[in-house]
Amino acid sequence: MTEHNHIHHPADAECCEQTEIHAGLLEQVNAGMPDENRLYDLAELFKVFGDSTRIRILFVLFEAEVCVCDLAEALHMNQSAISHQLRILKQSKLVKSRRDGKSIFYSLADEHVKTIIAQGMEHVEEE
Amino acid sequence: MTEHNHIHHPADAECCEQTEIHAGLLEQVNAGMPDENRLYDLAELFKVFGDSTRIRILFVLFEAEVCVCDLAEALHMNQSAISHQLRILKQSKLVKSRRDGKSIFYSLADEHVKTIIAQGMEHVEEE
DNA sequence: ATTATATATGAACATTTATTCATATGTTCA
DNA sequence: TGAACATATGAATAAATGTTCATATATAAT
Repeated sequence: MTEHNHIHHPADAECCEQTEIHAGLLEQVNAGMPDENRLYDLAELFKVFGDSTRIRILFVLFEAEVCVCDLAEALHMNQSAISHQLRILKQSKLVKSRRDGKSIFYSLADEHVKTIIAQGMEHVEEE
Repeated sequence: MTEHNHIHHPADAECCEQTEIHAGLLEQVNAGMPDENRLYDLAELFKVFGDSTRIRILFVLFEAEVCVCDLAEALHMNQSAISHQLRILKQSKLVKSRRDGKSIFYSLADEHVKTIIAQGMEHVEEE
């Protein structure tokens, strides 16, 4: 319990110098760590959720499939801003689109969107 | 099915002019939309996940409670950068800390962290 | 064909953000 | 008390990001 679990290896000078060294821990950490590309993709995904305009777009899409101009109106933003954000949402496969005449209708791409937002909400709402 | 669910209301000119207007949809959308502060907090939370350094820190903390210098070493980054990111993680209550002598040990604050990252991973890994 | 409508996109600008450097704070040990 | 160590923090800088404006593309209607 006073065991500090330092992953420090002896030959390194720039880390703290406590004596408790867990030889296996660094390997354990590296084993559980996804590769660089996965980490990058994961961060990119959450970055998409990290903007309130995009979050609001997703909340609209929870209710219905809507076209761009409806989103612009619902969120009181201009068409171009919405369109740019929709592109980002689509690139990360959170949203899909279909054309119907002049309009293009957007909807949620899968259920992860709801789950992720729901979990985030739980965290934000607790305490 | 060719019903377009437009939330357009008639007195507005800057939206598309299709005739199918769902009077109730705009209200429905507004009803399901969290208030502005919640949306802001939610976006702020996901913003925290939206950086690969912080994601990597969290993955280390999945394995063990570690001190700052260990994180710096494990991630091959300098102490200051890690410390700045830990502050952000702590402010959003994803991480907690305790002092033990000269060192400060960080660990995950709750289970939402794992759930959220797991869901994100699922999304990123599918297809 | 021409015009109008709906959406997409490139460039520009302002803002935010991550990292580094220097230094401050706080703890331990001699 | 003073030196050494671990961490935190403010300022500066470079890079990334969201919105706007102007304009391009694509469909529909006359």
